[in-house]
Amino acid sequence: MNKYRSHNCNELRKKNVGSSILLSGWINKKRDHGNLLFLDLRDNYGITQCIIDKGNKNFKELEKLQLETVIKIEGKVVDRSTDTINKEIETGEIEVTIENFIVLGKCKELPMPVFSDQEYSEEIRLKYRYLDLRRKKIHENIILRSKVISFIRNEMNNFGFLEFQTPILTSSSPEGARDFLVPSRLNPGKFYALPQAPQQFKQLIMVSGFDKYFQIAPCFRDEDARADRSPGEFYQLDLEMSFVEQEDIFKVVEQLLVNTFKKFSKKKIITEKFPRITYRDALLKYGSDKPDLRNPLIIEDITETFTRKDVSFDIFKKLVKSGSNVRCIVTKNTKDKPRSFFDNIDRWAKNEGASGLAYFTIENGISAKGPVGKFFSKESLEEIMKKTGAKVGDSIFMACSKKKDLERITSLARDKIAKDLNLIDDNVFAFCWVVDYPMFEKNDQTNKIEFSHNPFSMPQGDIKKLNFEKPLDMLAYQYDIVCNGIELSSGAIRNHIPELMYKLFAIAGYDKDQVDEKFSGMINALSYGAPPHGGIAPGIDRIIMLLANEKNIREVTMFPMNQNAQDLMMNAPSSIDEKQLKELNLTLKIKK
RNA sequence: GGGGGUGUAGCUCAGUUGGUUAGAGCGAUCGCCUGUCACGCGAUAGGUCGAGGGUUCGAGUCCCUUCACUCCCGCCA
Repeated sequence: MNKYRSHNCNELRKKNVGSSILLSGWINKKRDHGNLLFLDLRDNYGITQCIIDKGNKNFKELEKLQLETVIKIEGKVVDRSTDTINKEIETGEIEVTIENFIVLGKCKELPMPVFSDQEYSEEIRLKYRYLDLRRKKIHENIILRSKVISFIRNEMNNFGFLEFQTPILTSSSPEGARDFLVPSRLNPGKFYALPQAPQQFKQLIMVSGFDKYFQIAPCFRDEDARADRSPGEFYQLDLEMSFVEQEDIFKVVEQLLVNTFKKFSKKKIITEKFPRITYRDALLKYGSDKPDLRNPLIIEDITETFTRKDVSFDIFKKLVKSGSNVRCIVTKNTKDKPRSFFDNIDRWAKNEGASGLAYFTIENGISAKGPVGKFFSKESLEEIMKKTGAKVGDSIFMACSKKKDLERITSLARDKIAKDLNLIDDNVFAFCWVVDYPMFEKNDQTNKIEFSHNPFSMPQGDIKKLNFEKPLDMLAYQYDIVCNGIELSSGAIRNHIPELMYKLFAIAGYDKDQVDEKFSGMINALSYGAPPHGGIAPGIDRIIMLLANEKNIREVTMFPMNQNAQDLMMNAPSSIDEKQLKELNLTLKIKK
């Protein structure tokens, strides 16, 4: 028999009554009655109530032990009388009378209580992460994470994918995020970069003829953190397939995600075949390329109406003349909402930096009630109703601005209004594909044309007939998955044709030599017989967040860094010895 | 780089209009308690009010600077 335990702390039941057992674990809680002591022993699996009274020679010593001390107990399983059964724990029908015990791991006074529902500052949680991780909620989140990853691995194997590792020390690439760099000792003055994603490697795996690849891949990007974005590192389910079209990727990923979300959450998936929304439509109808489809509100463009003579809303009309658009959100049957409901939203919009949201409610006989209602004729209202599907009793919120700004404010307003009207069902998952991303976009500041997403994406249409004169009209086989307004992954069918790649890079301002230099491995490989291929990379951390119903990525990450990319437990990053710097041929020049 | 929030005992927090000796719960220590499961009761210890400067007869409270944590913008396959 194992010298530490015969059972774990979630194992003993009525059928064990009478047997002598060994349990090991942490002292979760003591209830000391002076001559009788209840002690909850906890391990990864659960809690068992143990009991000792002053008749036992160990009583005094045990009574004094700190919570979170690790002990081993020798004892006997006994029945609990009906009125003392604890239905909250699975071992609640029995308890263990302690006959003997030893301390396996002493515990100092705790910097934070482990057994408590209190919330603690991130700082203390991260510094003592090993204590924090003992707590129920986060302990379960991390176990969930393990199970989800294991399930996904298994599914991918069943789908016929092969798992490969790709290098962690690789080369810096010019596109995308800031790289983490590692100085090379053997190559003075040169640096490795940690991969932002195994993008080029997975394509090279396809060129190597492996057909279907996946990896639970660590990705490193030196960018600032957000609640849903770890600084430094995160994980993707990276996958790539050869001889596929967009549809083939969609099929695999939809099946994988549906299986995973069904297995690990009780929430309903609204549409198991994910609806597809073009990038253009997403920006128009939702104001965002990551629409939350749980929210039924739709944004409509009603700019036309503001060119009518019988509309006298001059502020908007003037703006429209100078190139602004008007977009609106219709709320159904809100005629009886109090004035404060409307004013709140208007005030909120002004707070968000918009000029406010104009609104009116459509009344019987087709007239508009509200501060700006008088500016609209019956006919103009009928036009708006036809365009937006609004009915009598509905209200219309309008914003007028230049396109980018308008998308931003209408998107925020869509969220805000839905929240105020309680329209979002929190018990569902609403997935969608966002498709038809533009290949290029114009940088507002520099006025230069840049790749809008991945430079290795394949443009849509007949390759021979592509119009390189109008790059901004070019669409790519580039797609994102969005769930409940959270961007889960993005992927693309790749461009496997070197000549085409040179042309596209030329549009983004890279000449052939630059492409050859920066992407030598890739471009070379593609010229030795490359299969058409494509893939995608769902974010593991965000999938777990959705499944665990957490808003912060640190709640599903075992040892996260704080917002300033510091590990408070391990003291990383840290200074290094002069000797190490010397070996790496580095000198420090720190700005003050 | 910019904006918001927070910072008071080991932990979670309260602290009124600027006014006497800065409080509570949990935890710790000590004592009492044989059926609790957030056990109960009593006592004790524990404070650079994040730091620095200023205004004031007087600052936890007002002002300035600064630091830490966090949320957001920028940034981000």
